[in-house]
Amino acid sequence: MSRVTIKDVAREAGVSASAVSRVFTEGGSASSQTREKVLAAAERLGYRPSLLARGLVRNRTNLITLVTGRMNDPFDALFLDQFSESLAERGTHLLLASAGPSGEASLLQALDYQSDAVVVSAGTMSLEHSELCVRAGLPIILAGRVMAVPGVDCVLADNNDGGRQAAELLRRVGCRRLAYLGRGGATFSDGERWQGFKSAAAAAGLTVTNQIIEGRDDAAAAQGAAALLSRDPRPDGVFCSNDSIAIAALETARALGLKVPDELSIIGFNNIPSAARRSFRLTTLNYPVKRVVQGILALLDSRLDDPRRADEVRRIPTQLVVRGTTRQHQPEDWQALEESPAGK
Amino acid sequence: MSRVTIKDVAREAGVSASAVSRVFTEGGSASSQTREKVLAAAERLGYRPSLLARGLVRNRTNLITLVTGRMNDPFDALFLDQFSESLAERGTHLLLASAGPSGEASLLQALDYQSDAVVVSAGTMSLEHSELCVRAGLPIILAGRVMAVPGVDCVLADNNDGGRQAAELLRRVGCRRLAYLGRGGATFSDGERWQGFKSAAAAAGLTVTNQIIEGRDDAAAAQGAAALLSRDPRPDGVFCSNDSIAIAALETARALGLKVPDELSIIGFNNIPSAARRSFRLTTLNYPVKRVVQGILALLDSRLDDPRRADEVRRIPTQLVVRGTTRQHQPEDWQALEESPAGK
DNA sequence: GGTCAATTTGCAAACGTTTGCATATTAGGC
DNA sequence: GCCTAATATGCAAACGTTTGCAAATTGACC
Repeated sequence: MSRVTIKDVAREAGVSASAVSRVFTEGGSASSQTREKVLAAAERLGYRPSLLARGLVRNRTNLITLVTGRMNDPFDALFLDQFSESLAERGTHLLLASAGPSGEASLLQALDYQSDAVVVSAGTMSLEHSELCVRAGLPIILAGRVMAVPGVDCVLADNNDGGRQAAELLRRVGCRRLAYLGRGGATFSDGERWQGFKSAAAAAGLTVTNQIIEGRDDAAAAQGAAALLSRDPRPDGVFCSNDSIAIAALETARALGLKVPDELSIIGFNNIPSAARRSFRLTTLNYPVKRVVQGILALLDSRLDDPRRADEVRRIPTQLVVRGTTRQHQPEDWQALEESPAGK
Repeated sequence: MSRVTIKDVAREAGVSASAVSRVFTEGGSASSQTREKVLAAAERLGYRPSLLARGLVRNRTNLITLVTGRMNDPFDALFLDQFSESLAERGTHLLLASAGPSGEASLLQALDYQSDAVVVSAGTMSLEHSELCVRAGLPIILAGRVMAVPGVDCVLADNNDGGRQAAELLRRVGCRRLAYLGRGGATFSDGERWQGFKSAAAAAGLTVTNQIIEGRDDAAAAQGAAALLSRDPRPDGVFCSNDSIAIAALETARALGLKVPDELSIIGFNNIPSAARRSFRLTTLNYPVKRVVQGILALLDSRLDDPRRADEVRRIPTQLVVRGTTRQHQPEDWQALEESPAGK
């Protein structure tokens, strides 16, 4: 009925509570004899140390709070999956704080449970709250965005270079009128991708326009795509803010009777699983989730090790994955991945 | 630097620690005067009660552990999203325990943190561990599966009826050779759907076969679909274990040059967002996530209220959503949803 | 103003751990 | 077998709360 505590084990094993504690903690010194007795007693009683009590006295809970958005994009699920698995491997646990309507609250809740760190992947985080966390000595890591507040580290895609790669590929396959289909900088990454794409296109002497999607669902994306494709002159190469949008664009193009990739090339971003589907075979930029997660964990460790170290921004490079939505025009040794598995 | 505690607030407000505590707990009695002083002091100092300490002394943490699988299906993300949001609304927090390679461990970790309850949506859970939880007085709720162990509640789709609805629709639109495409009972739901489908088909005097997919990824599903569609005689109506499989089947059928729905009707299960895509327009059974989550929370509350109440299995009915992968043959008043939003 | 009940308050003991310190044990080297 | 150093052990005080109990304050009513 009631929880079996360290004292129960101590009594059962005929030792003191401290002895039991030391057996159950990493560097604890205990003779092999007591260790044996204690472990046997614990086994017999089914003892498991209370992480609450432990967290209270050490100042370490082994909890990490993830503040995430509404998971509207498949990529979010990929990230969550990888993140939780990596945490499990190192024995850390994941406290999920969806930054929903009551978004602001979630960061604070991380404080209440004495999380060891907060990873914020949602778009929303007030400066005020982040400062509260930093002041409390709680490490913050931003995923997918940089924010110039002291004590905050960031991990995100090399969006500029991704945009450049996209523009470059479109140029190589003969597109001349480029367009970007995104949410008008509504997201940090969105803005960067557009910038990188635009600069590279301009540098190559190509025309480039920006079509802004109003709204965040599929229908909105399709509508934006339709607006873009009915322009005159019509673009012949479009780079989309992410794969979901790219797929919507692809579907819209087909519905309009446009041949992809002959009349229109499309490039996405993220390389979500659906992008590889037979029906789409979307050319896209692979954003390696695993490396993102590794980056986050590395920053985390180094921050816990030395809380006052300099802030760091880590950029994860993306790789072009050429599939069926871009023309197959590339001569010689244009290097790119084909069909790399999404997770790698 | 160091955490601001209840004592700091007490000193600042000129009252005892108990007074502060009572101000910050639900039914605490405190004069409006002290309440005011305490709140002011807390505000000034930036005090937030430690949920660890609180959890330790009450036996309630406001944490719920969700043991989930690898999130390989989009439906999992939908569920997680809805679940975390609903929890947030009621002020409960979500501890995520991915049942990965070290799957077994995750249930126990829920115990270690003194979760108030465990919701298991992963396929894997040993009887042994579940008994451990029940013995510890930790409520367990199974999502998507029933298991006859005392003290465990279950919420899942009315799979039998879903299978029946699918068979019924296929019959109505004139299909005669039915098939089920699933994972051969690898999942509890999978087994039930097949049973419901088979019985209904048999009752209607239709032939029905079961094609088993070996493996859990998209490629495996496509391969299974290919095997099914190359049978002789070829089925003209197939009900799939879930939407992901159904989409794979649809793509395979198209690749084989089959006209859908003219030569082949396809029905999925879950009504994931992609099912509504232009490229697929999949007829499917809507599985209302929101109601699932509500069911779980209801069972949870009643269990916390009375730990010894009788176990309950709650079935969530599914609704047919007719789109483009079934023939449009239905006469008169065949009632069904068209294009209902996935979440509802 | 006095009496009684209702409300508010503080004290101290829990909750289940870890850990510094002092003491007891062991092992090692002659 | 003795001395020293290393290692094991137990005691008690933390960690930040809540809560039963008793004392103190308040308010209502006559």
